[in-house]
Amino acid sequence: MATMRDVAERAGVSIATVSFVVNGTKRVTDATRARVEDAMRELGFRRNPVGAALANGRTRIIALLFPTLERTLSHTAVAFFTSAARRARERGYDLILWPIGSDIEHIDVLARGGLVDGVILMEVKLDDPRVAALAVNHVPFAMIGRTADPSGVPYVDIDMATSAREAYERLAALGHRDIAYVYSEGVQYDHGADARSRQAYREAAAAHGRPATLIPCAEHPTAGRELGERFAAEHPDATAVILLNEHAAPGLLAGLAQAGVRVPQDLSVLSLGSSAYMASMTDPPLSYLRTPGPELGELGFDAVLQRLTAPDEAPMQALLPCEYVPGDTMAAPRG
Amino acid sequence: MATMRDVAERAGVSIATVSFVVNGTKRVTDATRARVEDAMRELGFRRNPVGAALANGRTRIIALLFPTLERTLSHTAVAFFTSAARRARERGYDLILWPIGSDIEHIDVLARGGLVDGVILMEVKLDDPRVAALAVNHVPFAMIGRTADPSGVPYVDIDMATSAREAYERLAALGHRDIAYVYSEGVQYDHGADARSRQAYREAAAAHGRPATLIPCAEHPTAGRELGERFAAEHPDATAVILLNEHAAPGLLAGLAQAGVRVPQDLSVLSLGSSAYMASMTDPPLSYLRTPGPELGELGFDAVLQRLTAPDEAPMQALLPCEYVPGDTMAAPRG
DNA sequence: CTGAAAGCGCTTACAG
DNA sequence: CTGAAAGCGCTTACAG
Repeated sequence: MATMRDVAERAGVSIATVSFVVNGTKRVTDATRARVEDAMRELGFRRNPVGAALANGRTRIIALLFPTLERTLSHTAVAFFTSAARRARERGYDLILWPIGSDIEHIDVLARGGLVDGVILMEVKLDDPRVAALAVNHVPFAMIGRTADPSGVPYVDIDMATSAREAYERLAALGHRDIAYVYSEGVQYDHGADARSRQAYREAAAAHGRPATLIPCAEHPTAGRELGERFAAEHPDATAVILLNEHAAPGLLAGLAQAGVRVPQDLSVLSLGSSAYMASMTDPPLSYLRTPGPELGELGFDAVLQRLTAPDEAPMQALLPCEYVPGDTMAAPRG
Repeated sequence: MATMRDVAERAGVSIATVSFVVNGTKRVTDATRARVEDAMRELGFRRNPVGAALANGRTRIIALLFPTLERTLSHTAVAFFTSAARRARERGYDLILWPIGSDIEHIDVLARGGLVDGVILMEVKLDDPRVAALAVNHVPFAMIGRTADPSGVPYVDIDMATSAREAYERLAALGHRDIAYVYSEGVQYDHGADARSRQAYREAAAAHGRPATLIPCAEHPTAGRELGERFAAEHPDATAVILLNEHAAPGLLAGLAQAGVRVPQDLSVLSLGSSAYMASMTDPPLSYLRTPGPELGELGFDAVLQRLTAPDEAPMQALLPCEYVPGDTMAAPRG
């Protein structure tokens, strides 16, 4: 483990000069640079990022916080991470996934200690204690999602209210009058996306003078299957379902088929916030409102990066729509 | 951002004493400890892990390397990570997911620089350059998976050869004679688990005096669906399929149904290396050989930890079997 | 039981 | 263009 001192000695220069060469941070004559580079190669030198971090307070590492231990990481959620990681790489940063939940103590040891330059929060709640903790400690961060009042805080989020309304209106336009809503059981009530779309569903139903039918379902295909099998018995009037639980989707359709409910002839299903991958997991393939996962991942990274490079600019605040992708699970209600 | 120096001043002690209190690393009188703890509380002190890491060479962070940018992170793969993270937490460590592939340069900057204490490799190839790079640099690591010759290197792996053989034998015992094998297209040919099970399939077929039928399929439900739809036409003799591509499974069954192939009456399907979650995504639910994901995640962490705490002990080398879980996709061949 | 001091591997004004 | 030196925030023998 050669250090800069070793390289400096071998090259006959000061360690400052080695640092300049390594980081390209100051002009160095070609001859000197060549000597230093030879020495580095001969010794197999690699800069120790911990030393660098302590000296200049930067690691070029951004952490994405996702509570994997509390919430299942869906394929769609993985897309956020992957696209953010790709963008980070393009910008010369590293993105890591840190599986911590709301353990604030833990969070700011990591973040404020300088191990990472910034943080991206996922699974943001309406009232999220992590936001205050990070802000107080001056840790640069951005949210993918947003709190109830995100003023002044950088975020990129899905416009769930609009999307939920769109889902309702699309089904209503086909002639559906009894539209139920299946959500993820076990998701905290104040989970941002969940709460907002539930609320929008309620309002849309009210606007149409219809009751709201909220049906919980665990985030697992087996739970979906069970729901599908008993659905017709429990909700005989419903002709359409808005689904905000992609883990349950394949099971739900299988269970419905099992119980003799034909999709879409007897029941339309519209998945709210899904991806091509998950939508094509079901039979028939789902009609869905596509989560702009890759876009949000990239923007999320850009949003933290902006905090680092241009802290005086107004924070990025972006709300992206879901895009409707037709599948084979929507039709007009029967006669 | 109060430092230890600040705390020491306020408490009227030396920073050494503060360090002893923070880390519980030396006996301190109750009175002194109380003064230090008060000062820490008043100043909102948190130990800076970068300073600590530079001084003692440890961060209590382990990185799991998974090439998310090159390979889709399946739900089953996420289970490895989650269980390793949970175990890490139990042991007072943090586990992070670092999405880097075979970029060796990158790897040892991170690992050897002391940012992390150790590394867990996933997606190990038969001849994997990362192994040599880490070994040369004395980075403690363990593999989940293994190279062609893993002697002396710590690993935990699935016994894919035995599992693939078991898959074949189970189908053969039901009376199947034409058993095809569907693998993940795009997975490098020397991916350990993939190569080993493919080879075992070939050998099992040969032992039964039957030809080997290897069918590639991309890791996506849509690819599975297309394969399902054309399967009967292209492989009219096959009465059973061993599947090592869980992304394609739901689509494959949907495509088969679409083409009028009944599972399991016309075709048996046995998924090799899957989880309850993925198996219940399909209709009907898959029969499968269960990947011991949670077990491997935990053991993988233990294997690196052992390198840190007992470097002189023989490295852990464990091979875990898959367990057969009956579903609804296996039956005797018709006629 | 507690403290003074060296050191971990870098970066970065400040001189020259 | 290059170097000497202070400093980033800790830990840890070594004394006392």
